[in-house]
Amino acid sequence: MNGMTIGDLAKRSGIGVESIRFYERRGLILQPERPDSGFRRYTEEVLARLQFIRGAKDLGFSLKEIAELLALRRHPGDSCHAVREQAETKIGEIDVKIRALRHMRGVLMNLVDSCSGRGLISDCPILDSFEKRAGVKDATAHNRKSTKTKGRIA
Amino acid sequence: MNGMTIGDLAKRSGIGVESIRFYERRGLILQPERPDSGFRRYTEEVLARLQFIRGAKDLGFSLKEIAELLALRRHPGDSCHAVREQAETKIGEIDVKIRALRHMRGVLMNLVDSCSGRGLISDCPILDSFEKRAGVKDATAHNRKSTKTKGRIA
DNA sequence: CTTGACACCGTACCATGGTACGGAGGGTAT
DNA sequence: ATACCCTCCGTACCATGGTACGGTGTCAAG
Repeated sequence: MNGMTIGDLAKRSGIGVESIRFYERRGLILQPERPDSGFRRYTEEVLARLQFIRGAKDLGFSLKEIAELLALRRHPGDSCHAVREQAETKIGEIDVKIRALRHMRGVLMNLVDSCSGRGLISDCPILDSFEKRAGVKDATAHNRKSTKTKGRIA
Repeated sequence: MNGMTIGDLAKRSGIGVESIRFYERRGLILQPERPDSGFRRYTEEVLARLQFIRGAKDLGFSLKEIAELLALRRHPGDSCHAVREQAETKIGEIDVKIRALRHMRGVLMNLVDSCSGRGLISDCPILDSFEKRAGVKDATAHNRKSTKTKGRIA
């Protein structure tokens, strides 16, 4: 009567029943009430939570990170301070990701621009640019013996 | 004499020996020559390739995708067309990721702005905003029985 | 010519994020 | 009341992306 079954929740959230129980085991969603026969009964809040989880997951957060985010609201009466710090940390992480993606995007755009789609692969700058980009951080640039770069690309 | 050993390559690329051999098994780097005693000998190209792999991996490409990207240049004399399409597809994927991350970032910024760091969690808008955002795509919004949203958040 | 560092290989193991399976029981519609 | 579907649970299995182990072989310096 009150609340959805796990199946309903699965349908409405677009997340599989097994995954929902998996999230429960992982502590991402709390243990629901089980009135009658031991069947889980969910409220709308859980649906929202699942949608949040899905969104965060799409954004590249691991389940562990999502659990941490969710855990932040479990201290009512506590100061917002921790939440805020966590959020700021996450913003930093997001910025790093965005920068990296923008860089990659730029590299790919250059590629597309310079590659008409009609040239030969041998003229295609894709790999050069990738390697140049990657080459930015050459971990330990010592030890550079005169191993002369032979022209074999295979 | 000519080329690096796998250990040198590992040091210079910042990628573990085991991982390099793993990539070899996965076809991300080609089988190197093994002159003397069966020891792998690498050229600078392979170093560049590893750096490319690492860069792409950091940007969220799976090894499979990286292999596909790398495979594109294995058809010299072929048209650039496939490379270009692949690149365009990747750009689209990257755009989606960036947009989602920007959205998440905005949500977190709002949170940080509105949460002074001194309030109570119960007043903290973090979860509200998260759930609102997530609520955008309610997979199958049918079947909405009058399950009335009780105020329990815990 | 010994010794120590490195390389070889196969296999096993790890975490993450699920998905599938099987057998038992509950819930509901006809 | 008898299907038939849903739920339960534990366990096993999967792919990905590695990391570790152990026994053996090789190379190069002292």
